[in-house]
Amino acid sequence: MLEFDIKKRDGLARVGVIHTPHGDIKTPAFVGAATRATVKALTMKEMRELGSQAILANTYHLVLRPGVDLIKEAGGLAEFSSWHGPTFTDSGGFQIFSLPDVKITENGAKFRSHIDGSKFEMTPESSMQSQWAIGADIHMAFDHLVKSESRKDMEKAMHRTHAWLDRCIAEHQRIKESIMRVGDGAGGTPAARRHRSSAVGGSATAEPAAEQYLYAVVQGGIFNDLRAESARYCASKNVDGFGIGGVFTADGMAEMLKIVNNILPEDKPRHLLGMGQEPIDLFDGAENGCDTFDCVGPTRMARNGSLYTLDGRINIKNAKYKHDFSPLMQDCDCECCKNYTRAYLHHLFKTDEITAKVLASIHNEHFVVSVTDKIRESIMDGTFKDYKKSFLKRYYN
RNA sequence: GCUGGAAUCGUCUAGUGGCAAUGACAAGAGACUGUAAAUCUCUCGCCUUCGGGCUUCGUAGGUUCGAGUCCUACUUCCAGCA
Repeated sequence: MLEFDIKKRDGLARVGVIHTPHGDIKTPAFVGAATRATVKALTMKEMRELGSQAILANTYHLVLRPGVDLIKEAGGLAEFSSWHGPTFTDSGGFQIFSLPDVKITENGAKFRSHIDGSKFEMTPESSMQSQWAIGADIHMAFDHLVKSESRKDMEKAMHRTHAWLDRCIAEHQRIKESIMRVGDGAGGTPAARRHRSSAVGGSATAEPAAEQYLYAVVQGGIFNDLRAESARYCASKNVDGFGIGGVFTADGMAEMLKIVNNILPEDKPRHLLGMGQEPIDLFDGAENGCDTFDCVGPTRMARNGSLYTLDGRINIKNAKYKHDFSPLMQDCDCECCKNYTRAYLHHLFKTDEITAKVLASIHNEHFVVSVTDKIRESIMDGTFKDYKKSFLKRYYN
């Protein structure tokens, strides 16, 4: 069972530590979205330096390229990417919902690769197998998302997600036992051992490959009674933690999380899937019992020139920043803000320099990571409510 | 000086009788939440009660119902010849 220590509680909010084979995650924590085993525009060194504690990669993308066997051969996601810290994988379920030609059956999802059109099928079992091959510390159950706001569709998808969860758990257990039986539990491939022994920080100990953990995913969309039903179902299962999925807007999110997290067992970590582009998501999420977050928003916005400041997001490409020689954000200790001006960033974006995206990504990722860090500290010292109020007031004017 | 050719939005460009005028870039702004995103959308002569109105294609005339498109002259630029 995944170890999760809770250090402090404040209502549903809590401060804790998730102990993964690749190191600890102090929660609440923002997890970097490393879809294709890289956080776009950033090196893992930069990710460490900006304070990131963990990354989340995507099974769908890694299955297509480079193939999960290659990642296994490299010694797993952390070693392959040179991250060497805690890792998550998303199941691939989210892509099912976003691809155009997808056939969902009870067995799984049939789809075509967005790269070359070749046919693929992903099932709860194959997603588990792929995630084990990728070797992240924490896996997500293969779930079914629907775009539709129809209750009937949502209910159907939720029940399918639950059925798939049972199969995920069974397959997860089967793989785990088979690894332990073969005695491969102490090291993985030679490449993996080699990397681990030379790894710097946190993860140098040889972690048993059999230590990989599974989160169930709560669905139910905008229907809070379905959310409650889904939470009860997931809570009844022998899993290591929970993902809360299918959230697409902050509207009603806090209330939904309150319902869900009051049902989920307190002693297991909860990951809010895909939310965190807006600072309020992090505050509402943490306040209502979520421990980790991941979101592509911060890095995507960074690449598109939309940058966080304590006074809200700004578009650095706007003409008004051409002569602005102040730092992007006062009181920010990221590499970007410590060394460069808005005018310089504006210039880099206008000339489409790669460095524009690098510096912007460093800042935006650091921003959400450090806001989440401060949320953790404020829960710890009992000042969360004040911090939330003053932050949001300033950020959203 | 002669002979050809060319002048269209900030730039390059389409356009050979029905045109406020094509495309690209530049410029201005917006979107982005488990990343098919280094992406996508909008604006880009002036005014507008968003129906439309007005003024435009080097300059000045002309032909025509109608001219960026045809004719004449001029101006400037390019190429070749002196």
